[in-house]
Amino acid sequence: MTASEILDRVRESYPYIDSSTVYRTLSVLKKLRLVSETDVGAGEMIYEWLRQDRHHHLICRDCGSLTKLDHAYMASLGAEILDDYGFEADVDHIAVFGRCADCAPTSVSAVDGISREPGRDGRWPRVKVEMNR
Amino acid sequence: MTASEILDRVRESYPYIDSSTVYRTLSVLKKLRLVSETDVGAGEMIYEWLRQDRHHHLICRDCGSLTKLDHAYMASLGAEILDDYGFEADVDHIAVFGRCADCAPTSVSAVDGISREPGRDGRWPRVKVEMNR
DNA sequence: CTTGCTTCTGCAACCACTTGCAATAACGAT
DNA sequence: ATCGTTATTGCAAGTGGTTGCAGAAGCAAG
Repeated sequence: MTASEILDRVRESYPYIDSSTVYRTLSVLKKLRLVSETDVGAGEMIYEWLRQDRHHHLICRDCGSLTKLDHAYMASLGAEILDDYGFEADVDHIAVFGRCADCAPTSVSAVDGISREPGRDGRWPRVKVEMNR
Repeated sequence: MTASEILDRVRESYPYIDSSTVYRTLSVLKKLRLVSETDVGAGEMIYEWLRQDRHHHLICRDCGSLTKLDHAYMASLGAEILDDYGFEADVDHIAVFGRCADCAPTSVSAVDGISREPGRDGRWPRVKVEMNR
């Protein structure tokens, strides 16, 4: 859940609680690795209790779809990094951005929806990049 | 470099440029995957031109040390995800947080610096968690 | 209970970044 | 050049999150 959702819930019992107290408490819980903080690109961070069944998310940058990613992928990445670097990676809950199977490009000439060659008339089509997010 | 560093540099030539223009331009460059945006936990995001020699960073949560991680690790993770999920992961520049070899715990009974059993006197030692960051 | 110390909290200010809006600039077609 | 459309910009306000500070609360020792 988001910090504002947590604040709403806490205020049901403690109406005068300040948002900074919630953020400070969350930062302690993060540090103790009892909760994970994940940026899913929604503006607000997502906080989650770290249970045994760890998982991650694949988020499509085109359609926004969210797919669960098995922890095994991250666990083996973490194991490799530990072997080679002696670095103990905290891979608790990761959001991997990219493009899902449904949104994958079908034509090589239009990767990203941007042509790699000029049109029949010899001119380059105008490129449109959405500004938001 | 950070957005504010970019703003400073741009203002040498265009003194009236607004920070929102810089952020908007960066968001387009991100979307076109010409620059990467990485959170290294320093308050500000780090922006980098995406060159051929891609790399990632291991950041120690205890001492803050920064180690370069070869792109091969992320590339093979991305390949696995593509095979199994059909999901094309954008692994351009990732910051992996964790604990470096130097800061790794030496005693099993004091992982995270927090005792897992009470002291000789039967009491639990007080746990101190730094609030900052 | 009182004292002294530490921790926690609310408040207000602040920071990095985003967004809505109106004015301007750029562009294509005529 | 001029018109109409689209894109870009600066400004100001807003959002999510952090921080400094001073007062309040908690707690152990006397």
